[in-house]
Amino acid sequence: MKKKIIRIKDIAEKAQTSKGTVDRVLHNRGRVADDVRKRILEIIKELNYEPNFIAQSLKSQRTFNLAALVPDPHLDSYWEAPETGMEKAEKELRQYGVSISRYIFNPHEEQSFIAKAQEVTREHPDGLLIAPVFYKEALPFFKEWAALNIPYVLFNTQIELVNPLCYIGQDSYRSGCLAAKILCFGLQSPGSILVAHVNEDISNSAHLITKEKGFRDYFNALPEESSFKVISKEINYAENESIDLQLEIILKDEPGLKAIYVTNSKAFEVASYLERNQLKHIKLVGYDLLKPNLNYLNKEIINFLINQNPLGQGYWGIHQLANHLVFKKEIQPIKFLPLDIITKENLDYYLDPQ
Amino acid sequence: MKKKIIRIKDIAEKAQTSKGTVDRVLHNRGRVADDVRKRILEIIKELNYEPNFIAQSLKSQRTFNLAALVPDPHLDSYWEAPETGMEKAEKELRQYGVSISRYIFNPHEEQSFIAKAQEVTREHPDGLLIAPVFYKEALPFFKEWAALNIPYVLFNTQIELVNPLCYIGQDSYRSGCLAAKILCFGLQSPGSILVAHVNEDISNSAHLITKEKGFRDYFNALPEESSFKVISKEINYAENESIDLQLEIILKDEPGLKAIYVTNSKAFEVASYLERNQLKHIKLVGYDLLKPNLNYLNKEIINFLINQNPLGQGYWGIHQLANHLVFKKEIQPIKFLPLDIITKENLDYYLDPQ
DNA sequence: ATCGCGTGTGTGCTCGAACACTTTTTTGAA
DNA sequence: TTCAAAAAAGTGTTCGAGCACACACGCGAT
Repeated sequence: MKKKIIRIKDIAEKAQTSKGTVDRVLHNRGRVADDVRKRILEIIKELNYEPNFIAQSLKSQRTFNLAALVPDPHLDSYWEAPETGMEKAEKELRQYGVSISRYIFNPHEEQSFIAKAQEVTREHPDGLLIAPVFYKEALPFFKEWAALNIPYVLFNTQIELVNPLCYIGQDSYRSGCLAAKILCFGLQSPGSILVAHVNEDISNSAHLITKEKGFRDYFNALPEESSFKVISKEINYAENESIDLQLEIILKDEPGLKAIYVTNSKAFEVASYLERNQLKHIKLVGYDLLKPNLNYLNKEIINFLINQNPLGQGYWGIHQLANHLVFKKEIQPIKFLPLDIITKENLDYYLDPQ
Repeated sequence: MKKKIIRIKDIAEKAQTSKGTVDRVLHNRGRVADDVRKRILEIIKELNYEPNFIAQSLKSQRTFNLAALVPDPHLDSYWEAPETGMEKAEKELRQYGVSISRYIFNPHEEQSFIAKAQEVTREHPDGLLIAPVFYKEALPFFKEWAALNIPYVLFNTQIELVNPLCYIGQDSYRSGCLAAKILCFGLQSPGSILVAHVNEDISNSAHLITKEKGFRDYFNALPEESSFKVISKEINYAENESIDLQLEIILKDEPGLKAIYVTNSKAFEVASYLERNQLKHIKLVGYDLLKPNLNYLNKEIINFLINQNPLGQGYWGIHQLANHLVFKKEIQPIKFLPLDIITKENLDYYLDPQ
């Protein structure tokens, strides 16, 4: 029982015409008599013809220039992982003529983002992968790119109302719920819990707010008797300052503090404080498998990390563009990545790109 | 800056010879003068030639008949997921001439396995994916298949000393450690913990023992003060019996029981008992996203499930065979899948094949 | 009738690798 | 020196789709 591949030539023979004509029908190039077109279409359906993708891509030799508009990994090491993922995807897709040009901006300077975004527009790539960390500044560009018919995939930060080909990242709300669930499971008796937004401009990053909402809602939904007190604070500090002072104030206000939830990848800053002050009883949950985070995870000062899979975000971002452009597949507008729970024990399996 | 594709013809020109000769060098077909061979090999290295995989597969048109020797999903629904994964892989790889023949056996009858395994040998597939649930019965076949040069990939159950192309599944020891870590995090004060092997022939499934070892080692490594008592029991029952009686006995012996770790996918049986007897304070951790397990996970009677990713095992098993046969990639002999920790909150993302 | 032109239709080359086939060169024995 | 066999090198066809081009009509204007 072998599956025979149906070729254009087979269709042509069955329709008593030539492959050129079938080809014109397949590509709507016109110049085909109506009755012949109909006959051919019927036969295509009947034989369930699917173009041989391999032959197609051999012939076409089309190249796809993708652009990646991402923050500089040297300035925030979080962005190393998406780069690795993109490289992996690029390697796999080079065969199909896919190449990626990087447009690296400074994640702390809006102007840098704008300059690079303009550059992208000028180069007119076939597709674009973008981490829109500057919400307001990015908005006008989406309109431009839509007008230029450049499909763009967002990752890391979800933005409503722009019309991307696809968003790739986590469901922030659920992410908050999950963090709450974990802490709740590990907390014996009532007490207070801190939601810490470390070094991040809250006003321009809605997803942190969403995480907090998920976190709070989880506790609110608990039965009365197990009432925890959830407080939240923004903790910002300059390059050479330390986080200590602010945490000390919080601890003075809340001596019964039992757990801290850090909403971004900066849990190691808090962990460092806890370690130096021997506060082993305070549970700590944060995000992302950065080196300093892993260090404290192994020491069990950070109890759990939630993996936002930044590598996967880069990888899938490029792949979604390729799926659209090269393989012409339907793309789901949202691709939520799993909320991986990481501990010292299962860490290894999440570190390597599979 | 476009990356030029290097063709055989390019090499031939640079070496002042013809593509036929280069081809013979590439495929070690001999009949090439030594000095020419050397020159060509150097140029290949220098230009960093990589065969155009697309053209290759267009030309070869080779078909690969893979065999899958797996238990009947109708008799144990755990095996539905690998089937789904295999189907997904099959779809992706059909383009490259890969097809899969199924050899389904009854996971409760050794004879059924043997019969199907013999059938596989007779059909002489190009590659084989096998879930070797019958350890002893499978052994002689591995020798046969090795002699016939049929590469085989094991999944689900790791077997030492047979020489598979690759094993795909979890690190059972780590898996046990992880379960211990989770329970430990959720347990406030010392107490006793049950390791339950439900309805499984321990003597023929070493991986359950390994899980238990990992679990016990974790608790043994804890500082003295937090001493937990770990006990383990095999719980077997026939079709129409219930698990209740045996659990009652255990609870009578261990009134301070705080948690149960079920080493296979049968946690729902224990959960049912806990629910009916209102034992909400006993923590429960088990394996696998089966329907009945998910039901209790959502009710939070099962606190956490560890996902063995049976879908991924089927998917990657087929892919590893294809990587070897079709894409001629190097295969790592062990592919450990991540130990995913699943709760009610992050469940959704693990249910669909990505 | 002849040319121009639009509309259908068919042919043949291309992509890069694989391999069968032919041609050229080398070798060694008579 | 000659010639057949072996060795080495080169040529051409194939895979399936895509596309440029050539060709064959019919019809109206000159």
